[in-house]
Formats: sequence, C-alpha cells, structure tokens
Amino acid sequence: MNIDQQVRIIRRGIADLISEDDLRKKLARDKPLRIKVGFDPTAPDLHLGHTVIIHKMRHFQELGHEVTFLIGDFTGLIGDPTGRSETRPALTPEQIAANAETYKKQVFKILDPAKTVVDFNSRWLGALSPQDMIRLASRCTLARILERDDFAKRYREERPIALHELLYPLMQGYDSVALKTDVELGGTDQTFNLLMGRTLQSQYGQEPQCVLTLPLLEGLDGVRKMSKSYGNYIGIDESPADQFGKAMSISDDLMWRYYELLSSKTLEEIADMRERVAAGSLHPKRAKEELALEIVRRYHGDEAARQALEGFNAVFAKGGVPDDAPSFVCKAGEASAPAVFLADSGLAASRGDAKRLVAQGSLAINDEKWTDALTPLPAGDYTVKLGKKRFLLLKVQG
RNA sequence: GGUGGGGUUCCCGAGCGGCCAAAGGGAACAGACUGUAAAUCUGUCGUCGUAAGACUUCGGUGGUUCAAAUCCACCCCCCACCA
Repeated sequence: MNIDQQVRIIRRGIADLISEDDLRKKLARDKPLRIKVGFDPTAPDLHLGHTVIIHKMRHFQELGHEVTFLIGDFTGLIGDPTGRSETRPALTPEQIAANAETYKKQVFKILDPAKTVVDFNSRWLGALSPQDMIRLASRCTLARILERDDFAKRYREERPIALHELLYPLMQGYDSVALKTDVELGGTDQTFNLLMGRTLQSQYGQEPQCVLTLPLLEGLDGVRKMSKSYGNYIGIDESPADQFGKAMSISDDLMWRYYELLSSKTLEEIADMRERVAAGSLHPKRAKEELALEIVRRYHGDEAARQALEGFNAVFAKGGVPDDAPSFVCKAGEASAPAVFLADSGLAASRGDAKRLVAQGSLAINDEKWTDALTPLPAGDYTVKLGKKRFLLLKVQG
C-alpha cells in the first residue's frame, strides 16, 4: 500500500499526529514500524473507551506494522500523576501475570494475537541501577516537567506533588528508548508523556518517535470521559444484553460520536446515515440499533448480537420479561407480600425501599400495575417487574 | 521538630449542645413524557414498622450532660504553612 493510503487510514478518527512528515519518512523506508501503546496493569477491565486506541493498533497491524502491547507494571508503581490517585501498592508478580492474561483475553477480540507482542516495562525499568536513574533524570529539567498540565495546576494551587510522580513521564519516555519505538499511541491526556518519549529518544541518540493521540471517548452520560469509576462505561466483557441496552441508552447526539470512534463504517457511510436521520427518512432509534448491533457483534458474534436486539425489543418495546430473568421461590403468607419478596430476592435494597418503589407505581405483576405492597400473593407463578429494568420470575408455594 | 486546618450518610459538602436521619449539590432509583432515548418536570433516596414510632449512623475509644455530629480527654489518619 502506498504511503498516502496508509496515512489516510492512520489519520482516521485521531486527535493529533506529531508529525505527519516524520511518519511519512518512517513509512518511506518500507520496513514495519514499531508501534507502542502502554496500559495500566491495575485496571485490566477494558471498556469501549480503551478500544478507541486498540482499534487504531489494529489498523497498524493491518498495514503490516509491529504492535507492542506494553503493560506498565513498573510505571504502575507510581500511577500516572493525575493528582487524584496516590502511590499505588505494588502488585505481586502473580497479580501482574493474571491481569496480563485478562488483558489478552479482551484485547485479542480486536487485535491479531499472532501479530501482537505483549511486553512489560519492568523488564528494562526494573533493571536500571540508581546511577541509570540519575542519568535518566538528568535529561530533563524541572521547568520542562512542570509544563505538564496537572503538575502546573497542582503547583499553582499549592497542592502536593510527590517527587516520584515527576519521574513518571521520564520512565514512560524511556520505554520508547528501550523499545526503539517508531510510533506511540495514547489518549490526548497522554500528550505530554508521549512527547517525552520523543525528547528522550533524541537524547539517547535515536530517531524520535511519532506521537499519535486519540480522542477520549465520552461515557454513556455524554459528559465525562468513559471510565469505570464514573460507572458510565460499556465493558468489553459485559453480556450482549447489557452492552446492547447501554448502547441504546446514549443520547442521539452522542451516537454519532460513538460511530465516529468505534464503528468500522467509513466516514462517508456515517455522514450518509446522519443525513438520512436529519431528513427524517431514518429513525434515530434504528440508527442506534445498528450501532449497538455492531458493538455486540464485535465482542460476542453475529448470533448473540441478533438475539440481543430481539431481546431488547421484546422486553422494552413490548414490555415483556427477558428470558434470563432471575427466579425466586417463597412460601405463601408473610413472605409472599411484595415488600418482603422484593427485598428478599434482592430486587429492592430493603423492605422500605421496596415499599417506596411500590408507592411510586413501579411494580407490575403479570403485567398489571400493583400498588399494594403488603397483601401476600396466593400460591402460584408470577412475572414481576420493578421499574423498567428489574425482573423476577416468582413462584409462591402453598 | 513547631504552628494551624481537617476526618459527616454512595461522592462533594453544610451543620458546631435539643427543632438532626442530619441543609445544598452530584450520582442513583422511580413516575410522567418518549424511541427503555437524551433533555425536562415530579418524587424517592439509613434499617425495621401499615402507621404512630423505634433503632443504628457523623474517624476510634472513653467521658461531661436530662440531651452530643456538635463540649472534654486520649488515640488513629489526612492536609497546609514554618523550620
């Protein structure tokens, strides 16, 4: 493939590329480029936010380049200095190995295992002597480090910055030296660290890497970035039904953003859909279904995706009860009063919670709205629906 | 080492002897509206209790008081400033 074509694929959906000229020069040598992406060893549960980068890694693989999935087990001791996180406890080698396996399982749904190198930066960072560390630290000035946005901000606001945090960008940069990286990928929030790789590589007499940043994907709320701690994520390992449902819950505006960053549709196809929705010839819900299908299909396959769509429409569009609803058995009498079995089955947090929900009109039994939380149900089988998302197949024994 | 400021319910944060299960905001949940959209509006948001009410909760342990998240003592932890 010629260089122009490669560059077009590489540029799709990215935030920034530093610099295209450098990249073209590297590509012109017609040798596979060494691509590096670092991941935090403590959070191996990937969500769609992470996959934006992983898809880009995939693009590089498809173009015949050599991709290293780097697990930052050494830098993980510091934790990227966002100012929020404290120094993290060291993980044991067993934990790191286990997390690496979890990563692989998830990442290889997108990446080609045969073309992916998984590496750990403790391999070289752990081997540095104190002398090496001092030498490394001598390559960068305090002023330069303090340019980094979080540091600058924290310094200005007189919030603490621990010394070791200053080393984080240096060590990440040194990874690029150790791997002789040609291109490093990261989120836009990583720009500073990625650029440090460039600086250090030239300090160590190497050709500086290209830096490719990718936009941060907004979470389901459409406001904050997708993150596990905000609970606004779609996880790679989640069930088809959950992935589908979550994808359907995003706003229409956000849908286009997801298309741009997560879909394998071409930009032209997406623009076309968008026009049709604007013109009213395509219902936004249909467009969203297609997005949800594509996501589920990627992680669970075609069949699961179709079932998720059907299940979703059966449950929510037609008000049914999903096949995988939990079942619960109780005895007729005290235990079969709604407030009691709702709490006992875990559908509601407590009896008080159950009563409040029933008072608010969220309980339906056999598709009938139910407002009495206290009268026991007679023996029999019931389908119970609490709110829109909580279901129970209830058996009351005589 | 010295000085000062803190630790409150899921989170942030008010309260500083009774009117406190504890303001306000966020998150979450429910209802209305819909396309289970989003936005918006309304409501709920410690446990038990039909209710009245009872019980547990404000870093920990003891104490003062008729009464403590609020006062005192000791302890644990966090932060800032000075050195």
